[in-house]
Amino acid sequence: MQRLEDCLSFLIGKAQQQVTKASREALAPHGVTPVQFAILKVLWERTGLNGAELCARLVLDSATVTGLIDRMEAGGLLERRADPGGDRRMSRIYLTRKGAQLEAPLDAAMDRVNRQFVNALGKDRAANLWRDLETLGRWSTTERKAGSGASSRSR
Amino acid sequence: MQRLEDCLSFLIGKAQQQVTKASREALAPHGVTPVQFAILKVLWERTGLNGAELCARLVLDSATVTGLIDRMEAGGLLERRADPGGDRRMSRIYLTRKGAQLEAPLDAAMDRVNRQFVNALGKDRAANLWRDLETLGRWSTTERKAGSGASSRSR
DNA sequence: GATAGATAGCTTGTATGCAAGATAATTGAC
DNA sequence: GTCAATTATCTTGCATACAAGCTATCTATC
Repeated sequence: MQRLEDCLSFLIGKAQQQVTKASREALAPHGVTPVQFAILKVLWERTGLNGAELCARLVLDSATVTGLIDRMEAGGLLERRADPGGDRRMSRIYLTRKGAQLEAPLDAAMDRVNRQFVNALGKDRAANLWRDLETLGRWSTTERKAGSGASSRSR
Repeated sequence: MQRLEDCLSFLIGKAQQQVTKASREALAPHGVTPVQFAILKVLWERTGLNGAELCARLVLDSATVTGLIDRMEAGGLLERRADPGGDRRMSRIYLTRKGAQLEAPLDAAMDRVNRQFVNALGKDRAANLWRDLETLGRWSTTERKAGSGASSRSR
Protein backbone atom coordinates (compact mmCIF):
# COMPACT_ATOMS: atom_id res chain seq x y z
CA MET A 1 0.00 0.00 0.00
CA GLN A 2 1.19 3.50 -0.70
CA ARG A 3 -0.19 5.62 2.09
CA LEU A 4 -0.05 4.74 5.75
CA GLU A 5 -3.75 5.65 5.85
CA ASP A 6 -4.55 2.78 3.47
CA CYS A 7 -3.21 0.29 5.99
CA LEU A 8 -6.13 -1.30 7.83
CA SER A 9 -4.07 -1.69 10.98
CA PHE A 10 -3.39 2.04 11.17
CA LEU A 11 -6.85 3.01 9.97
CA ILE A 12 -8.75 1.00 12.53
CA GLY A 13 -6.31 1.99 15.25
CA LYS A 14 -7.01 5.68 14.68
CA ALA A 15 -10.76 5.07 14.46
CA GLN A 16 -10.66 3.15 17.71
CA GLN A 17 -8.56 5.90 19.27
CA GLN A 18 -11.29 8.48 18.59
CA VAL A 19 -14.19 6.22 19.59
CA THR A 20 -12.42 5.27 22.80
CA LYS A 21 -11.67 8.90 23.52
CA ALA A 22 -15.33 9.87 23.09
CA SER A 23 -16.41 6.95 25.29
CA ARG A 24 -13.81 7.71 27.94
CA GLU A 25 -15.01 11.31 28.16
CA ALA A 26 -18.63 10.21 28.41
CA LEU A 27 -17.86 7.73 31.20
CA ALA A 28 -15.24 9.73 33.09
CA PRO A 29 -17.75 11.67 35.25
CA HIS A 30 -18.77 8.31 36.71
CA GLY A 31 -15.21 7.15 37.34
CA VAL A 32 -15.39 4.28 34.86
CA THR A 33 -13.31 3.51 31.77
CA PRO A 34 -14.62 1.99 28.51
CA VAL A 35 -13.23 -1.46 29.27
CA GLN A 36 -14.61 -1.31 32.80
CA PHE A 37 -17.98 -0.40 31.28
CA ALA A 38 -17.81 -3.60 29.23
CA ILE A 39 -17.26 -5.64 32.40
CA LEU A 40 -20.14 -3.89 34.14
CA LYS A 41 -22.34 -4.47 31.08
CA VAL A 42 -21.74 -8.20 31.36
CA LEU A 43 -22.39 -8.22 35.10
CA TRP A 44 -25.61 -6.20 34.79
CA GLU A 45 -26.85 -8.99 32.54
CA ARG A 46 -25.73 -11.73 34.86
CA THR A 47 -23.82 -11.44 38.10
CA GLY A 48 -21.76 -14.09 39.86
CA LEU A 49 -19.49 -14.95 36.92
CA ASN A 50 -15.96 -16.13 37.57
CA GLY A 51 -12.86 -14.67 35.96
CA ALA A 52 -12.60 -17.26 33.22
CA GLU A 53 -16.17 -16.60 32.13
CA LEU A 54 -15.45 -12.88 31.96
CA CYS A 55 -12.31 -13.56 29.92
CA ALA A 56 -14.29 -15.62 27.43
CA ARG A 57 -17.14 -13.12 27.18
CA LEU A 58 -14.87 -10.12 26.67
CA VAL A 59 -12.18 -11.92 24.68
CA LEU A 60 -9.47 -10.70 27.01
CA ASP A 61 -6.40 -12.31 28.51
CA SER A 62 -6.63 -13.49 32.11
CA ALA A 63 -3.75 -11.21 33.03
CA THR A 64 -5.72 -8.22 31.77
CA VAL A 65 -8.89 -9.23 33.61
CA THR A 66 -7.02 -9.79 36.87
CA GLY A 67 -5.84 -6.20 36.85
CA LEU A 68 -9.23 -4.85 35.83
CA ILE A 69 -11.04 -6.72 38.61
CA ASP A 70 -8.40 -5.53 41.09
CA ARG A 71 -8.97 -1.89 40.18
CA MET A 72 -12.74 -2.19 40.02
CA GLU A 73 -12.85 -3.96 43.35
CA ALA A 74 -10.67 -1.22 44.83
CA GLY A 75 -13.09 1.30 43.34
CA GLY A 76 -16.04 -0.37 45.02
CA LEU A 77 -17.79 -1.35 41.77
CA LEU A 78 -17.73 -5.11 42.38
CA GLU A 79 -16.36 -7.70 44.77
CA ARG A 80 -14.88 -11.17 44.68
CA ARG A 81 -16.63 -13.81 46.79
CA ALA A 82 -15.89 -17.46 47.34
CA ASP A 83 -17.57 -19.82 44.90
CA PRO A 84 -20.78 -21.18 46.50
CA GLY A 85 -19.93 -24.56 44.97
CA GLY A 86 -16.75 -24.64 47.02
CA ASP A 87 -14.28 -24.55 44.13
CA ARG A 88 -11.40 -22.75 45.72
CA ARG A 89 -9.54 -22.22 42.46
CA MET A 90 -11.94 -19.46 41.50
CA SER A 91 -13.89 -16.61 42.99
CA ARG A 92 -17.25 -15.34 41.85
CA ILE A 93 -17.66 -11.71 40.94
CA TYR A 94 -20.67 -9.75 42.17
CA LEU A 95 -21.77 -6.17 41.65
CA THR A 96 -21.84 -3.91 44.66
CA ARG A 97 -24.78 -1.58 45.16
CA LYS A 98 -22.63 1.14 43.63
CA GLY A 99 -21.87 -0.94 40.57
CA ALA A 100 -25.50 -1.91 40.11
CA GLN A 101 -26.75 1.65 40.40
CA LEU A 102 -24.51 2.80 37.56
CA GLU A 103 -26.46 0.79 34.99
CA ALA A 104 -28.99 3.45 33.99
CA PRO A 105 -26.65 6.47 33.80
CA LEU A 106 -23.80 4.63 32.08
CA ASP A 107 -26.08 2.99 29.55
CA ALA A 108 -27.57 6.38 28.81
CA ALA A 109 -24.12 7.96 28.43
CA MET A 110 -22.94 5.28 26.02
CA ASP A 111 -26.17 5.42 24.06
CA ARG A 112 -25.48 9.09 23.49
CA VAL A 113 -22.00 8.33 22.19
CA ASN A 114 -23.30 5.65 19.85
CA ARG A 115 -26.05 7.91 18.55
CA GLN A 116 -23.51 10.63 17.78
CA PHE A 117 -21.55 8.29 15.55
CA VAL A 118 -24.66 6.79 13.95
CA ASN A 119 -26.01 10.25 13.21
CA ALA A 120 -22.71 11.37 11.74
CA LEU A 121 -22.47 8.39 9.40
CA GLY A 122 -26.15 7.98 8.63
CA LYS A 123 -28.25 4.95 9.51
CA ASP A 124 -27.39 2.87 6.45
CA ARG A 125 -23.66 3.42 6.58
CA ALA A 126 -23.69 2.79 10.30
CA ALA A 127 -25.53 -0.51 9.90
CA ASN A 128 -22.94 -1.65 7.36
CA LEU A 129 -20.09 -0.51 9.56
CA TRP A 130 -21.46 -2.32 12.60
CA ARG A 131 -21.85 -5.51 10.56
CA ASP A 132 -18.37 -5.33 9.05
CA LEU A 133 -16.70 -4.53 12.37
CA GLU A 134 -18.41 -7.57 13.85
CA THR A 135 -17.02 -9.63 10.97
CA LEU A 136 -13.50 -8.37 11.66
CA GLY A 137 -13.94 -8.97 15.38
CA ARG A 138 -14.82 -12.61 14.78
CA TRP A 139 -11.68 -12.97 12.66
CA SER A 140 -9.43 -15.46 14.38
CA THR A 141 -5.97 -16.39 13.23
CA THR A 142 -6.98 -20.01 13.06
CA GLU A 143 -9.92 -19.36 10.76
CA ARG A 144 -7.86 -16.97 8.72
CA LYS A 145 -5.09 -19.45 8.07
CA ALA A 146 -7.54 -22.23 7.30
CA GLY A 147 -10.07 -20.36 5.21
CA SER A 148 -8.52 -17.27 3.73
CA GLY A 149 -8.29 -19.00 0.39
CA ALA A 150 -12.07 -18.99 0.03
CA SER A 151 -12.10 -15.77 -1.89
CA SER A 152 -8.40 -15.35 -2.56
CA ARG A 153 -7.95 -15.56 -6.28
CA SER A 154 -4.79 -13.53 -5.95
CA ARG A 155 -2.70 -16.19 -7.69
CA MET B 1 -28.10 -0.41 23.83
CA GLN B 2 -29.04 -3.94 24.75
CA ARG B 3 -26.08 -6.08 23.82
CA LEU B 4 -22.48 -5.27 24.60
CA GLU B 5 -21.81 -6.12 20.95
CA ASP B 6 -23.97 -3.19 19.82
CA CYS B 7 -21.66 -0.77 21.61
CA LEU B 8 -19.34 0.85 19.07
CA SER B 9 -16.57 1.12 21.63
CA PHE B 10 -16.55 -2.62 22.24
CA LEU B 11 -17.19 -3.51 18.63
CA ILE B 12 -14.32 -1.50 17.22
CA GLY B 13 -12.05 -2.59 20.05
CA LYS B 14 -12.54 -6.24 19.19
CA ALA B 15 -12.14 -5.57 15.47
CA GLN B 16 -8.91 -3.72 16.15
CA GLN B 17 -7.78 -6.53 18.42
CA GLN B 18 -8.04 -9.04 15.57
CA VAL B 19 -6.55 -6.77 12.92
CA THR B 20 -3.65 -5.91 15.21
CA LYS B 21 -3.15 -9.57 16.00
CA ALA B 22 -2.98 -10.48 12.31
CA SER B 23 -0.59 -7.59 11.66
CA ARG B 24 1.59 -8.45 14.65
CA GLU B 25 1.95 -12.02 13.44
CA ALA B 26 2.80 -10.88 9.94
CA LEU B 27 5.46 -8.47 11.20
CA ALA B 28 6.87 -10.55 14.06
CA PRO B 29 9.37 -12.48 11.93
CA HIS B 30 11.06 -9.14 11.22
CA GLY B 31 11.07 -8.05 14.87
CA VAL B 32 8.73 -5.13 14.31
CA THR B 33 5.33 -4.33 15.87
CA PRO B 34 2.36 -2.74 14.05
CA VAL B 35 2.96 0.69 15.61
CA GLN B 36 6.66 0.50 14.82
CA PHE B 37 5.70 -0.34 11.23
CA ALA B 38 3.71 2.90 11.12
CA ILE B 39 6.77 4.87 12.22
CA LEU B 40 8.94 3.14 9.63
CA LYS B 41 6.31 3.79 6.98
CA VAL B 42 6.55 7.51 7.68
CA LEU B 43 10.35 7.45 7.67
CA TRP B 44 10.53 5.49 4.41
CA GLU B 45 8.58 8.33 2.87
CA ARG B 46 10.73 11.04 4.40
CA THR B 47 13.60 10.65 6.80
CA GLY B 48 15.05 13.23 9.19
CA LEU B 49 11.79 14.13 10.95
CA ASN B 50 11.86 15.22 14.57
CA GLY B 51 9.72 13.75 17.33
CA ALA B 52 7.04 16.40 17.18
CA GLU B 53 6.55 15.81 13.45
CA LEU B 54 6.18 12.10 14.05
CA CYS B 55 3.66 12.78 16.82
CA ALA B 56 1.57 14.92 14.49
CA ARG B 57 1.77 12.48 11.59
CA LEU B 58 0.81 9.44 13.68
CA VAL B 59 -1.58 11.26 16.04
CA LEU B 60 0.27 9.95 19.08
CA ASP B 61 1.28 11.50 22.38
CA SER B 62 4.90 12.58 22.75
CA ALA B 63 5.27 10.23 25.71
CA THR B 64 4.29 7.29 23.50
CA VAL B 65 6.66 8.33 20.71
CA THR B 66 9.58 8.78 23.10
CA GLY B 67 9.26 5.14 24.19
CA LEU B 68 8.79 3.89 20.64
CA ILE B 69 11.87 5.72 19.39
CA ASP B 70 13.84 4.43 22.38
CA ARG B 71 12.97 0.81 21.60
CA MET B 72 13.46 1.18 17.87
CA GLU B 73 16.80 2.88 18.37
CA ALA B 74 17.83 0.07 20.73
CA GLY B 75 16.71 -2.38 18.03
CA GLY B 76 18.89 -0.69 15.44
CA LEU B 77 16.01 0.38 13.19
CA LEU B 78 16.67 4.10 13.42
CA GLU B 79 18.86 6.63 15.20
CA ARG B 80 18.58 10.08 16.71
CA ARG B 81 21.01 12.69 15.38
CA ALA B 82 21.50 16.32 16.26
CA ASP B 83 19.43 18.78 14.25
CA PRO B 84 21.57 20.14 11.38
CA GLY B 85 19.99 23.55 12.03
CA GLY B 86 21.50 23.53 15.51
CA ASP B 87 18.23 23.47 17.46
CA ARG B 88 19.32 21.55 20.52
CA ARG B 89 15.78 21.05 21.83
CA MET B 90 15.13 18.37 19.25
CA SER B 91 16.87 15.53 17.50
CA ARG B 92 16.28 14.35 13.97
CA ILE B 93 15.37 10.75 13.36
CA TYR B 94 17.05 8.81 10.56
CA LEU B 95 16.66 5.26 9.34
CA THR B 96 19.60 2.93 9.73
CA ARG B 97 20.52 0.63 6.89
CA LYS B 98 18.62 -2.10 8.70
CA GLY B 99 15.50 0.06 8.97
CA ALA B 100 15.70 1.10 5.34
CA GLN B 101 16.14 -2.44 4.09
CA LEU B 102 12.93 -3.56 5.78
CA GLU B 103 10.77 -1.47 3.49
CA ALA B 104 10.14 -4.07 0.79
CA PRO B 105 9.52 -7.13 2.98
CA LEU B 106 7.38 -5.30 5.54
CA ASP B 107 5.28 -3.57 2.92
CA ALA B 108 4.74 -6.92 1.26
CA ALA B 109 3.76 -8.54 4.55
CA MET B 110 1.26 -5.84 5.38
CA ASP B 111 -0.14 -5.88 1.87
CA ARG B 112 -0.90 -9.55 2.37
CA VAL B 113 -2.73 -8.81 5.62
CA ASN B 114 -4.77 -6.06 3.99
CA ARG B 115 -5.65 -8.25 1.03
CA GLN B 116 -6.88 -11.00 3.34
CA PHE B 117 -9.35 -8.64 4.95
CA VAL B 118 -10.40 -7.07 1.66
CA ASN B 119 -10.96 -10.50 0.15
CA ALA B 120 -12.97 -11.64 3.15
CA LEU B 121 -15.27 -8.62 3.04
CA GLY B 122 -15.40 -8.15 -0.69
CA LYS B 123 -14.13 -5.12 -2.57
CA ASP B 124 -17.25 -2.98 -2.22
CA ARG B 125 -17.76 -3.57 1.48
CA ALA B 126 -14.08 -3.03 2.08
CA ALA B 127 -14.12 0.30 0.26
CA ASN B 128 -17.03 1.47 2.40
CA LEU B 129 -15.35 0.24 5.56
CA TRP B 130 -12.10 2.00 4.73
CA ARG B 131 -13.99 5.24 4.06
CA ASP B 132 -16.06 5.05 7.26
CA LEU B 133 -13.07 4.16 9.43
CA GLU B 134 -11.28 7.19 8.03
CA THR B 135 -14.33 9.29 8.98
CA LEU B 136 -14.26 7.96 12.54
CA GLY B 137 -10.52 8.48 12.73
CA ARG B 138 -10.89 12.15 11.85
CA TRP B 139 -13.48 12.50 14.58
CA SER B 140 -12.13 14.92 17.14
CA THR B 141 -13.83 15.84 20.36
CA THR B 142 -13.80 19.47 19.38
CA GLU B 143 -15.56 18.88 16.08
CA ARG B 144 -17.97 16.50 17.74
CA LYS B 145 -19.04 18.99 20.38
CA ALA B 146 -19.32 21.80 17.89
CA GLY B 147 -20.94 20.07 14.98
CA SER B 148 -22.69 16.90 16.08
CA GLY B 149 -26.02 18.60 15.60
CA ALA B 150 -25.50 18.78 11.85
CA SER B 151 -27.23 15.51 11.17
CA SER B 152 -28.82 14.91 14.57
CA ARG B 153 -32.50 14.77 13.99
CA SER B 154 -32.72 12.25 16.80
CA ARG B 155 -35.75 13.56 18.67
C1' DG C 1 -6.13 -42.71 47.68
C1' DA C 2 -2.27 -41.60 44.63
C1' DT C 3 -1.38 -39.06 40.67
C1' DA C 4 -1.39 -37.10 35.83
C1' DG C 5 -3.62 -33.70 33.42
C1' DA C 6 -6.75 -29.86 33.26
C1' DT C 7 -8.34 -25.49 35.11
C1' DA C 8 -8.44 -20.82 37.50
C1' DG C 9 -6.09 -17.16 38.75
C1' DC C 10 -1.97 -14.66 39.62
C1' DT C 11 2.81 -12.62 38.68
C1' DT C 12 6.32 -10.83 35.73
C1' DG C 13 7.95 -8.65 31.71
C1' DT C 14 7.13 -6.01 27.65
C1' DA C 15 4.49 -2.79 24.58
C1' DT C 16 1.35 0.60 23.69
C1' DG C 17 -1.40 4.84 25.11
C1' DC C 18 -2.62 9.21 27.68
C1' DA C 19 -2.36 12.89 31.51
C1' DA C 20 0.40 15.82 33.90
C1' DG C 21 4.35 17.92 34.79
C1' DA C 22 9.56 18.76 34.63
C1' DT C 23 13.51 20.39 31.91
C1' DA C 24 16.11 22.58 28.51
C1' DA C 25 16.40 25.42 24.60
C1' DT C 26 14.44 28.85 21.57
C1' DT C 27 11.70 32.79 20.30
C1' DG C 28 9.33 37.04 20.87
C1' DA C 29 8.01 41.27 23.28
C1' DC C 30 9.83 45.02 25.40
C1' DG D 1 19.87 42.42 26.28
C1' DT D 2 16.24 40.49 29.56
C1' DC D 3 12.52 37.83 30.63
C1' DA D 4 8.02 35.63 29.55
C1' DA D 5 5.95 32.48 26.55
C1' DT D 6 6.55 28.75 23.49
C1' DT D 7 8.45 24.51 21.90
C1' DA D 8 10.56 19.77 21.99
C1' DT D 9 11.47 16.18 24.62
C1' DC D 10 11.48 13.37 28.46
C1' DT D 11 9.75 11.42 33.03
C1' DT D 12 6.33 9.55 36.03
C1' DG D 13 2.14 7.39 36.97
C1' DC D 14 -1.67 4.89 35.56
C1' DA D 15 -4.58 1.82 32.43
C1' DT D 16 -5.03 -1.51 29.07
C1' DA D 17 -3.20 -5.79 26.55
C1' DC D 18 -0.66 -10.16 25.72
C1' DA D 19 2.99 -13.93 26.39
C1' DA D 20 4.94 -16.97 29.39
C1' DG D 21 5.21 -19.20 33.42
C1' DC D 22 3.86 -20.26 38.38
C1' DT D 23 0.82 -22.13 42.13
C1' DA D 24 -3.19 -24.00 43.98
C1' DT D 25 -6.95 -26.72 43.18
C1' DC D 26 -9.86 -29.97 41.02
C1' DT D 27 -11.01 -34.16 38.17
C1' DA D 28 -10.39 -38.50 36.10
C1' DT D 29 -8.17 -42.63 36.05
C1' DC D 30 -6.21 -46.30 37.93
